[in-house]
Amino acid sequence: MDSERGNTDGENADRGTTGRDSSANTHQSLHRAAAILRTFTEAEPQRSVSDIARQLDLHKSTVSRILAALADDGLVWQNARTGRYALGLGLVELAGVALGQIDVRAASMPHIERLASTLGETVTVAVLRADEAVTVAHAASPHSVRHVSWIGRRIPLATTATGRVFLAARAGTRRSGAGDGSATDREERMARELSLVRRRGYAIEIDEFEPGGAGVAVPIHDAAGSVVAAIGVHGPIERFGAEERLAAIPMLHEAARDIALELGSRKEASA
Amino acid sequence: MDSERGNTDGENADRGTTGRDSSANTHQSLHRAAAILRTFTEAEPQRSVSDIARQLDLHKSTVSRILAALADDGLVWQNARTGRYALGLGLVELAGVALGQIDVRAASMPHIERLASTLGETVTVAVLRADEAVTVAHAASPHSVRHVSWIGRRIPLATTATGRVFLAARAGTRRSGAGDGSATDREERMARELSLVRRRGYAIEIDEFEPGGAGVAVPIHDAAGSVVAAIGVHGPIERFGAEERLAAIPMLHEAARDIALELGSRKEASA
DNA sequence: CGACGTGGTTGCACCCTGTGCGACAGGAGC
DNA sequence: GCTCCTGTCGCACAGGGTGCAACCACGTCG
Repeated sequence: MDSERGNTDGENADRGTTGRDSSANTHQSLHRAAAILRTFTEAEPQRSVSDIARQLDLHKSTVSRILAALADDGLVWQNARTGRYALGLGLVELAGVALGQIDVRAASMPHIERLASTLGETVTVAVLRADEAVTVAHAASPHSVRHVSWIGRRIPLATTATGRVFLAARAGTRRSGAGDGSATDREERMARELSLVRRRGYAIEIDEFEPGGAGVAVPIHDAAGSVVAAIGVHGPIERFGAEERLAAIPMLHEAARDIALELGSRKEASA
Repeated sequence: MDSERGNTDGENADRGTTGRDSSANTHQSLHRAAAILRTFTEAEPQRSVSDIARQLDLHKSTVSRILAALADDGLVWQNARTGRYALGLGLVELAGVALGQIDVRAASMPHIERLASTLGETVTVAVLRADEAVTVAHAASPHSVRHVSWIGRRIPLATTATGRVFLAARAGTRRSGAGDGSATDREERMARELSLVRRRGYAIEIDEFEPGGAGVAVPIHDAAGSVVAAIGVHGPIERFGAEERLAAIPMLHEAARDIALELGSRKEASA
């Protein structure tokens, strides 16, 4: 019951990762708290202590105490009736400050609202973070009843138009064609797709990320020319078909250019 | 720029314990991490390690290490050029899940957007949390250029229409008139004001919270009749005067009633 | 009813982990 | 050169976090 029992974190065998795994074995309680917070998802927004403990392979008491501490700080709250926990409004407050930092968000707001009402579909702006994108602004169309997007939603890179905009940019900076010839068919197809995205300046997604959904996205550049965000339109295939998608592209490009100009002009402060 | 009273609750002279939290000596690192996160504000969204250390009366190295751990989890990120830290997108993701829990938010969205375009002013929905309210949904008017509100913004209770809606409801449940006669003039005036709010069903704010700003707010009730949220309209005094405010009230009431009905009908799931 | 299942919390002892201290590297200003 | 910032890192100590198990509350079933 020595260390092998203690940090049964399971997958911390990756200490070969470059450099910054420095905090692998430090601040264990903090990382556990963050992991606990991350177990709350849209699909399961209220979770029980035991459940989390099982998922993370931690002891019940550990999870209970960490959650109690987080509740003290308002980051989670406990349903008095069921004893289960949920994420708290303290996180919303902090996220408000975090979003205030994303200046592309403020610059985009008027444009995406105009686009949403013109196109009648949901328009979103996302930025890159590690190996996913995060929605930082969105405008729902009036007649799209259910909102399938929300601020803070995580967007996979490979299967979405928005994500591929980022992948294309990343591949572009990495001299994409430097392959060693061992690319699989899937990789090769993706590489060609990304090359196409780069040439045409937009990416399309049809029935991939969400069943029955389609979308188009274009990059937003900063003053230096690198892709800092992506703006996209999404809707159900039957309503947002090939014709509508093609019609949306020039409008997206125009909005992206306007946003970029606005970003360039307010280039200050955020050192 | 505002009084910002909630910031860090003042200075904690005694080191070690962070003062107000009940769990004094448990999970010190977690509470310190939360306190560090809370030092980031709209007014100062990027902060240096030394600065935070001074404010919280912690050692530089302690703050540095905690921030490094938080950065590993994506809750903060470090500006590589300046070395300063800012809140990260991980918080936005978590807040997205937290907001999904607030069902009054989803129920309000279509109504507040309609109201915002009809009234031409910003409409917000807020819920109560400890001794402040938090904005959980907002719709900006098309021609209100600068957005003075944002999701996650903290709203003081005493000096805003929205806040007084909550205070009135709280006082109502507490048998407000049970005073011992020692009320000051200020308290008495506030009590009368709240009583008025309760009778009329709305609260008004003029040039209090924000200079030159005015607003009206009404409560949103749940199935049990308790006030779960408030919906309000805000605008500059010269554009949103007495006439406009009075005209807005019935529309707010109607929206609040519709939202309440929707809440009642979707009463399930969140066991 | 009483024994069992579930769930969350708490006392206790151990020892790992977080911390204070100081030193270090890198800039900025003079 | 110097001084005064900044943020990070090594080290040693002890304080805080953890595992374990007992405990309490609640439902359910025999």
